[in-house]
Amino acid sequence: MTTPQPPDAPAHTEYDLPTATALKLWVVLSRAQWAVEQVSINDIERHGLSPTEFAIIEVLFHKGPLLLGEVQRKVLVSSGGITFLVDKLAKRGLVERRDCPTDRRARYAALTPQGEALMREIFPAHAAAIREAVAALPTAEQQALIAVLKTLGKEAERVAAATPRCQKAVEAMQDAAS
Amino acid sequence: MTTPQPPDAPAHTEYDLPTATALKLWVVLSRAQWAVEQVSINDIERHGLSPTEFAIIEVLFHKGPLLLGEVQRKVLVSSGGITFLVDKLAKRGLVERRDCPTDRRARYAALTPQGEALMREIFPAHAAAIREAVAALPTAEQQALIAVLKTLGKEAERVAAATPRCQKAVEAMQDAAS
DNA sequence: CGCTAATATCTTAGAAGTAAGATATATACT
DNA sequence: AGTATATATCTTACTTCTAAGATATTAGCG
Repeated sequence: MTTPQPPDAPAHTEYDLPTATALKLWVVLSRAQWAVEQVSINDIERHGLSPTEFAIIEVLFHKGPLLLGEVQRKVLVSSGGITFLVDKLAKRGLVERRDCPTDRRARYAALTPQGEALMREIFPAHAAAIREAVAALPTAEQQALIAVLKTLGKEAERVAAATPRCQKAVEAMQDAAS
Repeated sequence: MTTPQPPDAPAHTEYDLPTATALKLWVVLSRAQWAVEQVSINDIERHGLSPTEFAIIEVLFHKGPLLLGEVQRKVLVSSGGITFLVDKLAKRGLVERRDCPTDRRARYAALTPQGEALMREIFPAHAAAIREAVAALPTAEQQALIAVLKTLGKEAERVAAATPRCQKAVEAMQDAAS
């Protein structure tokens, strides 16, 4: 009954134009983001920092002290992640926690003088690396792209938020097996 | 000597236009990619699959059986990661390994009939979710965006490849601290 | 005031992925 | 054939991050 499985059998699935375009856009968007991220990582890891650690000290560098929850939302990481990462940066002496005078639950993350000094030293080269990574487009086209991606991202965030995180479940599917 | 640290002190860093634009583009690109990814994840995890697991079965669904190394390059994961993920998918009965007749080092990953059936069942809804996520732009604009992002990504990949992964090192920086 | 709910961070267990090297096979050159 | 090198996958130990819930505090309401 089982046909003898030809060595490779792609042959499915053609999609209508809007669907095919959307799928392709998703792939290309991911690839482009990934490629720029590699450039960013290459620069960052020279300093022994992970991308997320760098994101934290960068946001503190540019915005000043922030509540941990604010940092969390900026760098898109879980609450446990923020605790872990700020701990690590604190051990290196780059970041410190400060109590919030008006809310004793809350705490600020802030760069130490060493953290400030480090960012002043390494950020210009980092910015140059990013500039080089996106240099395929002249600045004017980059600005146009920014506008388009903002539109895209905003709507996608709306759609994502509208779909409340479904219950993990459906382990029912985990039978097959071994 | 130390100025008494005003509660928040952003006040740095203005950059020239090309640099500021490149940095902003990097942020907006990441956010847009992230937002679409959330939509994708929301759909995928209803089926108890992680995004990477889904990426694997999707590529096998659309391309047919592939060598593990080929899958690895498509889904951008380490060799250890592929082994781990294909193991998990095999335990669920969605994917199987097949020996390569011409090279006994190599092995194929291929969808099982169950894996095929699952993808036929769930992929259309997934494609619809992606289409909705990027629906802020009409199809024609999406096609234009695809072209621009391809240009961007290609150059960024070139830049990334040109910067050979620097030695991790520079732990020299890990003194400060505790 | 006392109760309930919301908020902000931290803790814990474990999932998901990486890097480095081990193993096995293939390829090229002498 | 024999040796060195390259390739393809797998193993191991570890890093990074998440989810769920614990703890502490604040805020709203009767």
